Amino acid sequence: MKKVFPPAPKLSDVARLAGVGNATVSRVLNGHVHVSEEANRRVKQAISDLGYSPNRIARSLKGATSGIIGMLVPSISDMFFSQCAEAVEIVARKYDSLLIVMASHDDPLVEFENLQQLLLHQIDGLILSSAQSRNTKLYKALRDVTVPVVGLDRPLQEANIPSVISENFEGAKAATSHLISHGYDKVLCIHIKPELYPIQERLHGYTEAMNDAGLQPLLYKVESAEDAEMCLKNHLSSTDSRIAVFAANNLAARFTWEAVRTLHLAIPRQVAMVCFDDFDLADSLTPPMSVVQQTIDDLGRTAAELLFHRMRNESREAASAPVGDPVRFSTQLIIRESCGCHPNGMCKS
Amino acid sequence: MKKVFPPAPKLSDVARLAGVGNATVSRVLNGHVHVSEEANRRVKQAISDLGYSPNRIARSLKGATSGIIGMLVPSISDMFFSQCAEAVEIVARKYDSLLIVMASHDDPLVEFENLQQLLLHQIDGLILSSAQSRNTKLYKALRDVTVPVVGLDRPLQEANIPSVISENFEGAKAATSHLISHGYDKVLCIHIKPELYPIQERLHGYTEAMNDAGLQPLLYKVESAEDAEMCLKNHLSSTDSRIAVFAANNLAARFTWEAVRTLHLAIPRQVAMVCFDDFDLADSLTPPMSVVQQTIDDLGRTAAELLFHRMRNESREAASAPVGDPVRFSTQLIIRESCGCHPNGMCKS
DNA sequence: GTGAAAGCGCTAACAC
DNA sequence: GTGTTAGCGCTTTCAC
Repeated sequence: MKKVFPPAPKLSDVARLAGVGNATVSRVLNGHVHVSEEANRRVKQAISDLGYSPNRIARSLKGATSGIIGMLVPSISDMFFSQCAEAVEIVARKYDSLLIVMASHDDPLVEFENLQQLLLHQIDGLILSSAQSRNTKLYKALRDVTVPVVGLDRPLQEANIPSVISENFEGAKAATSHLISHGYDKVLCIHIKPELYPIQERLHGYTEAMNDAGLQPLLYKVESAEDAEMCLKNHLSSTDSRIAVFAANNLAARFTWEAVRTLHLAIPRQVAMVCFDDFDLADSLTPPMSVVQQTIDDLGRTAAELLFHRMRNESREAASAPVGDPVRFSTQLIIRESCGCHPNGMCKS
Repeated sequence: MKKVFPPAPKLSDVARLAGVGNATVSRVLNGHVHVSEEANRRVKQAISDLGYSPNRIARSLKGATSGIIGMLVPSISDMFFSQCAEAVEIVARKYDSLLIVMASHDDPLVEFENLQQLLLHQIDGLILSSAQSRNTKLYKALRDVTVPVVGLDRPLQEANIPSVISENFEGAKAATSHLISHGYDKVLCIHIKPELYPIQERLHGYTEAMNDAGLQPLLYKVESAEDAEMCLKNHLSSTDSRIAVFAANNLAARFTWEAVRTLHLAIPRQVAMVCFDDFDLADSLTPPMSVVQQTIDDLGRTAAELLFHRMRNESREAASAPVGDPVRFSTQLIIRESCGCHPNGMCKS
């Protein structure tokens, strides 16, 4: 006893009910060409009577748009990207589009395959946070992509695509300078994955701040809390047992935090720290963590708006026209207590 | 000087190059019917020569599968759901499917529209965490859905769909009992959104544990840290200044945590607590938070596997066949220190 | 301004 | 086994 579902009404049903031809229905649907008042009214009536909505699959087969945009990111569950995705989805919704998010899990091959998949599904546009800063295979594939692409957070350096990013350099520099202003002469930069564009920028920002202050940059790449522990231990064994740490991202901050606890060190008395990227419980820690905050929603939203803008104007632009500089969003240094500032927000520098 | 892209090779190109008919190519592509060795070989050769891959859009127009599954959740950026989505995406990938995730932002209307959208795109299946425990409009729409649907975390109570959930009841009961075993006679349950199925279950579990111990359940719905503060203040003003709190989810825990800090209370000395759902920095707090942990990946993965299983067997089952009980995953009580246990893992009860 | 008709790339009868 | 053919639901010339 299988249930039988009435087939969804199709365009021709609407045409018949409205007493017009298929083409006319299609015209009022897409609204580009001029249709007579009368026909327009009757078609709209028929559409609402039947509860008709166009089958997007059929529409896209004919070479029109699929109503789907793609988003290629390293990870879906990462807070940064899921927040971006949420912002992108809201914009997509506004433009009657659906969003397919795919995660590469930092595997260039997976990333490449995902791109192929999205292309086969005729996506209208793509937002890309590549797992790789340089991925030849991906570059080549990207050259054959006929739909607009917008880079997010991690611009592909040589691909000719517009992108939107945070001011990683400036944010890191400000954080480092803040730490320096507290009188530290040892400010470590603990980081992971220095091959990623945003991290690179932060390292540069840190380095410039140190150089400007006439201080020696102290860069440490870590991969675990143990690494961070080593790093802290080495620097605290000297006579000056008071150092500062700029953690270039959340994970580095977590490793540092764990190392500090393991070594029974006091924040900020012995180790002052600021980390890049705000996180949920930053101000519930003991002490609350000072951070560089990105406006993640803005990044996602802007990337999406830019993409839809390009999708609209696609035909009018040469696909290979040079794109401008990336859209940049400034970051904000949120002073809490881990940097050595007082709870009341005053800075003891 | 617009770049011209060579059109992607189509099925008929493959057929011509292989010297066979379209149908034969289609046959080897879908592999169901028997094709001669020779033809099979030549088609495969032609496919790889041309770098051909089938246009999924055209395929789905013909009523076959679209190669896309949908996922309807309240929020994309919520850690629980983004982690589920990641697990689902991995399974989808395994079955050569794409995943479209849509967020309702807790708006029933948005949820309904999202469902329509997904349906128009001919999704092959749907994973659903409804924003609503009872949503008549959604129910009705769901009855007309011809593709398999699997509920996740929040089963639709009256819709006849299989689902996978956590043992919220048991987890909450275990956490509450643990708190009781520490000798507290006042164990509050601080919660938000009691209308959601998982929260309901947790409240029931809490209540049963209290009843079993001959204690009075003390349920408090909060919407802010201030609410939680009020709640704590009221119970601490009595002579017994030692209470326990079971926070029914992360947000309730956060409110409670903030309230505790505002009131300058000590955890666990004055307020012992356990919260439902683990979170990133739970063990970096001071003191580390004891939690009930769900196996989120398992939930997502299993829901997806169940969905694909049903998609495979779709034709062989009556769409209206009664579905079995939900698949349930057990939770684990992670003892840290906020409940009053000692750092070494020993329980002082 | 509007309808008839030709496909978009693929699948699935249906003949052979 | 395999080729031929008729659509899937829509957009879009092209005549009228």
